[in-house]
Amino acid sequence: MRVSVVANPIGLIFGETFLMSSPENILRSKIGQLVPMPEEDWQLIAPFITIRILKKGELFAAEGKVGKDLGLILKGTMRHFYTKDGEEKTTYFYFENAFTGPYLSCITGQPSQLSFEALCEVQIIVFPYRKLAEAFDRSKHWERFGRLLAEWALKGVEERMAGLLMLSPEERYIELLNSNKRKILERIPQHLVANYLGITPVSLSRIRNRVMQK
Amino acid sequence: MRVSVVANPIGLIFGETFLMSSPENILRSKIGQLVPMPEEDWQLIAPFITIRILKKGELFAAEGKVGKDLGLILKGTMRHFYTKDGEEKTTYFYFENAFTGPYLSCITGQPSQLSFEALCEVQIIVFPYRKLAEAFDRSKHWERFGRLLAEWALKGVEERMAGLLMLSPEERYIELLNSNKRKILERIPQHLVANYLGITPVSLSRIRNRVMQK
DNA sequence: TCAAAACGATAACAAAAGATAAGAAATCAG
DNA sequence: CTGATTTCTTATCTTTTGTTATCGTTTTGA
Repeated sequence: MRVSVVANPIGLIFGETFLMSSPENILRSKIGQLVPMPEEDWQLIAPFITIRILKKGELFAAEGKVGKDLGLILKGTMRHFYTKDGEEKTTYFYFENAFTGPYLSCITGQPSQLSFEALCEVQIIVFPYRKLAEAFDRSKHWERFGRLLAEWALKGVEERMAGLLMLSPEERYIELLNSNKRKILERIPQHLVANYLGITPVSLSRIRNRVMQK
Repeated sequence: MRVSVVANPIGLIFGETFLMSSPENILRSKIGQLVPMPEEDWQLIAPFITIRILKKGELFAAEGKVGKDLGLILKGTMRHFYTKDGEEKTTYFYFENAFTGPYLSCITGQPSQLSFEALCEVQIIVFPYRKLAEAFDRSKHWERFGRLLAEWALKGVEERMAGLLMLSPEERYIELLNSNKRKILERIPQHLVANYLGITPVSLSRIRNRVMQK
């Protein structure tokens, strides 16, 4: 891995100079947050990393296809959605610095029930799951990364599900307001937020009204 | 591992003789379904396995405590529940042959928000998560088991959540009727099923009525 | 065995959510 | 700038759910 010291828009904040954050370094650093990753192991994935630019509305992965690639979002916002009775149901959003893609489909090898769509122009680091799976076999560090990633995802989904089972729609909205996911409310069209909360857009509008008056 | 050929209540079904299914073998075979586990690796956990009998109503793990043990149910049914406003909210059931226990708390090291309770007399194979975590460090097979376990759990929770977001309470009840989780309806008190579906017992009673008439 | 507790069905009412339609406000494309 | 589209609110009506309470029945435990 080449490491160069340059000024970049991020590095120059407050006049400091950082190690250059190339896409490769960003991904590596993100992964390094979970597990140490020696150079040799890193090279199992590094050669297969690419950068993709998605236009607004473009799909990163589509329903019915077996997942191939995962990604780390550098810039922009994405959503995933199910299709039911011809209607799209958005159940998750992805922001900068988040892993995204048809993880479950990659794991199971079954066609994805989810589609992944860019909500604006999105810049994303892409790597093939197949190579990750190979790395699981060849490197205990990658195997551990795989475990921690799954555990981390599990933790998130469990928390979300507890909210759906224990809280009313209004309570869920209030909790969203008070959470660090508040940015969902700021950047995302309301009918998608409604889907996320498991209610209709009209109902969300009413809830907002009720909550506002308190 | 000692393997003895004996007649046992399970082994004698249809007059055949199986390898004895000692608790240890049952656990090993269950784990072997996910990942091959050589004897040497197996011995990282085997010495720490115990059997526990839980009386009806007894807790296997309690809210507020950091998770220590996980288990595999040999016989009986368990539930896990949150406590909210002094009310218990049951959100999952465990049957024979299922892993159970405060998995998330074990992973995170945070106090569990969940309690695990025996719904009848329960026979359960218990092993300390601490030893499993040590095995992660020492054995790639165990590390892989950890990954697959987390992925498997993730898959289950994701499917459940999709149902909560996409289906109405009535649809969820009908889906439960038509699923292989139907046994939930047969063995479990109705107010707990209602919790599981994210509705009140009264509402479930009405839904049953509506659905019955169709 | 017997009293207490748990469980389930049902009724009545209030509160909330879904469906639909109409219209205001913001955004976007040409 | 303007017309079209998207987004959000509001209103009405219907359906569903929540809440509370009552009443048998079953289960439990002493």
